[in-house]
Amino acid sequence: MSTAAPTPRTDWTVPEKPGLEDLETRWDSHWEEQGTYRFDRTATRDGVFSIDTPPPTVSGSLHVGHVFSYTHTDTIARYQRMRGKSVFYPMGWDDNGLPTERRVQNYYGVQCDPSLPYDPAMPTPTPMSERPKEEQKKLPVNISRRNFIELCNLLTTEDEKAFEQLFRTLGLSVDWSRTYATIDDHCRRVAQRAFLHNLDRDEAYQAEAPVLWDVDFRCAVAQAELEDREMPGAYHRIPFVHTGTGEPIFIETTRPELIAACVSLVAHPDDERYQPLFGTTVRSPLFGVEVEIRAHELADPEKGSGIAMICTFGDITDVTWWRELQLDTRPIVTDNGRIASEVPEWIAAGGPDAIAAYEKLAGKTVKQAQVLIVELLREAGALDGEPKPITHPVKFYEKGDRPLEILTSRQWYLRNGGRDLELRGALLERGSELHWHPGHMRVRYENWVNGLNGDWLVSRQRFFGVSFPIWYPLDADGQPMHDSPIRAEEAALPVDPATDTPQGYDESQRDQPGGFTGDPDVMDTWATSSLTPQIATGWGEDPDLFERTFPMDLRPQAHEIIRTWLFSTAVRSHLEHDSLPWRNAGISGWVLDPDRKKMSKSKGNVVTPLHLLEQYGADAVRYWAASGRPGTDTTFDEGQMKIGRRLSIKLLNASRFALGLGSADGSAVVHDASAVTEPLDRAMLADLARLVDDTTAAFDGYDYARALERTESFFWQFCDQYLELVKTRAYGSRGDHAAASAQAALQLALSTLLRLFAPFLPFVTEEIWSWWQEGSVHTAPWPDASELRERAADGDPLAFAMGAEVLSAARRAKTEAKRSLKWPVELIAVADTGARAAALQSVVADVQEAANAESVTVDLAAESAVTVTLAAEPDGA
RNA sequence: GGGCGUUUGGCUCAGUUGGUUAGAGCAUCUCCCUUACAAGGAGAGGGUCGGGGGUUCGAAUCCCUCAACGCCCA
Repeated sequence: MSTAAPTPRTDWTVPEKPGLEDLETRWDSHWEEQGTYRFDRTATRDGVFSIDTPPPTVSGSLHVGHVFSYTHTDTIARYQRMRGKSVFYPMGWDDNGLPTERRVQNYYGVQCDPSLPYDPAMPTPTPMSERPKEEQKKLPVNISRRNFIELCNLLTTEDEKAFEQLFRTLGLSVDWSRTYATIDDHCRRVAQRAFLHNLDRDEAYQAEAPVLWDVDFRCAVAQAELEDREMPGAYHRIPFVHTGTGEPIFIETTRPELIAACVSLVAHPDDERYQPLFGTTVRSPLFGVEVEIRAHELADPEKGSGIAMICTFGDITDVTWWRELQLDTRPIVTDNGRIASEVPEWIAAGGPDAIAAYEKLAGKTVKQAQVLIVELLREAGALDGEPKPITHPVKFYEKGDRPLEILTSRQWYLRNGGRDLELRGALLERGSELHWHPGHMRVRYENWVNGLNGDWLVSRQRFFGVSFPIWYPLDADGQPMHDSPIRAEEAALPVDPATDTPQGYDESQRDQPGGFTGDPDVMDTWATSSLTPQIATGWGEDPDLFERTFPMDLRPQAHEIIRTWLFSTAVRSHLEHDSLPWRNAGISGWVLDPDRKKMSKSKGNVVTPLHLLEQYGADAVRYWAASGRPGTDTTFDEGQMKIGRRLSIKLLNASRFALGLGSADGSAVVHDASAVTEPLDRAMLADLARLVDDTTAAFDGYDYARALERTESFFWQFCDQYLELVKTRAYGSRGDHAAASAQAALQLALSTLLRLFAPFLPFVTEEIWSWWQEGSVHTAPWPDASELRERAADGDPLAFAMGAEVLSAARRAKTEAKRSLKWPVELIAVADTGARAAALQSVVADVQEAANAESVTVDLAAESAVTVTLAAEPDGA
């Protein structure tokens, strides 16, 4: 592929009144017709640049945060395309998960019941909003999982159209023929296939273990989905009675309602107060259950009385103690967040009083139980003083409203290095193989991997999502045999074990003793999202495409999901392909509101982008976005959009000038680049060559913002200084030869600048390009500095700088004298050092004309000085 | 409590390996309707680079320390 500047047409015309109106619609449909951004799949891997686009969540609407980060990616995509790469730039939609599930439930008044069979003839329900009032009060209709997913597809398709339209208006150079949705069959097939491979390699396993449980969602929650929230609580000082001495041992707890679940007391091994008691026992108040006093380093002598009650389970430290001290399991909280209604055996053993006390708590929520038990303790004289209010961090599911409980249950896990130092080391190594932009983001990855304390919990007790492609045989009592799961055939994927029948069985055997039952859980949404590279590149389904695009070149994403999305994707690829999923990670910052707070739906400070695109135009909005440094949080600033718009208008006008020169009738005069003979023109081109070097290096380092800043800064110099200096000569004041030099340089410079701006301002650059060039600027070659240097020949950037400096001095003199800029100058006397004086001398004729000066003298001196003498009166005044 | 990042004129930001009077744009003020551009142009004023200490001939730029803010994790 040639990298020389494309040859202009010879029949160009320049619009009389160029404008920015309607560019988006016009060029978007043109690009679509021309297939400008189609992936060329004849390209081999080294000629491809592939992008693992983040699939936005399809619920609600896009906001400026999307516009911001997706623009960053697009500038890189456009740069790589101009560098001759076949850019693989698909778009995904994340319509998997709770938000979609809830929307479909409310919109259609339905509820998923996975036990129901699929009804292929089910009519689409009338949306709730279109139903009569009295009908809206009816209970939701239960439908099968497959029918439910079909409704999800139906509803999200509409949202996806709106998203695509907005992204098109923004000018993303996505190949819109390549989209995927995370609930579609393809994605579910990939997720299930990857899971089966993990299972075959023993990377996926099930275990009965304590899990953090959201009692409202009735669902297990993974480490990555946790957050701490500061919550009010109170320390309750409660005596346990020592079985030997009869003395009270005071513990302090924030969760007195769990006394019935107490399995031990614990103190620090070095704590002299309690050392004599280790190995002896106490009885719990109210229930009289005998528990042992144990020693463990995690007990904090400074906290409360220094001795703590271990329950199964009150918090995650209890889990550690329970595991390391091999304690009994005595759960009393059930999956709905209430105290179990049946009296547990260890309580029943305590006699009628214990049973009576427990029965008062049974069936209550933990919150109600706490109030009750405080009363009971007080009545029994087992509460020392009043509870002391404190504020402490409590674990929540990030989308949940009530504190998490800890329950034991059977779940699927995926190995991620959380319990395996060797795997952890390998994943850390992957992190250092990856090129991070900016580099310091790697540390977040490393911190996360080093802080893992368990494998990845991937099963969720939800209805909607990708099912595990697994059934279990039932024994003669109808109990599932979890140790011998029946895996689905790969060719049959995707499957829904709730309605599909495993091979070797008949549907009539479902849930019958000796028959089979489907795994009831679905996968964590990250289990699908972590496979976006495999989904996009056709892993396992289109080996030819996979070969050309994987591992991908770039994963663009935001920094707060390094621990989730980026890490989990690295895990899946490491396990499946023994490689990184991509070579580069481009991490975008956030958009902050003017108070420097992150824009988020929950804060209500979100700005939607549609009106911005209408008001300022896509190029201007992109200009603002591309000004945000990689990885840096950026303040939302409409002022930047105004500047972007001004820049676009300036481009139109400067182009109109440059291309309108040289002929009276407006038709084109194409100059051979060898026509560039004047020192000023050569100096400008030499300067431009440096700019091309700079911006190319910046883009190669994924620093689009730097590339934009450099280009913009050059462009304003170009307009304010160069155009003014050559204007009269370009019109022909010093003959055809000198004019041709200017015109040729202007054409080459404009061609170069349009291509440098194209990744940022795709619409206005394409518009101008279409005036005088063949094809699209977006598939034109990226500018070549060596070509410019060749044309610049002996050009010295200093000559351009000197010309600009002296012209500025003349302008300053006129402005300070309150004269117009065309006011004549009698004399400009310049004194300067050797090299600077010589550089100026070479362009002195251009300076003289631009300043409208009678004469310009250049003398050698040790110090620079410019003296401007204005004419007394303008000619003809 | 740990990690990462940020702190430059009224506002939003540049400042690449330490080096000439710290740069833009917006805003402010002054001037100019000059045939690419009045949704424009030319110019001016305004900061000593969060505080303190150190290294150096020389630091916004390197080191130490403190502070504020943001994010992530305990």
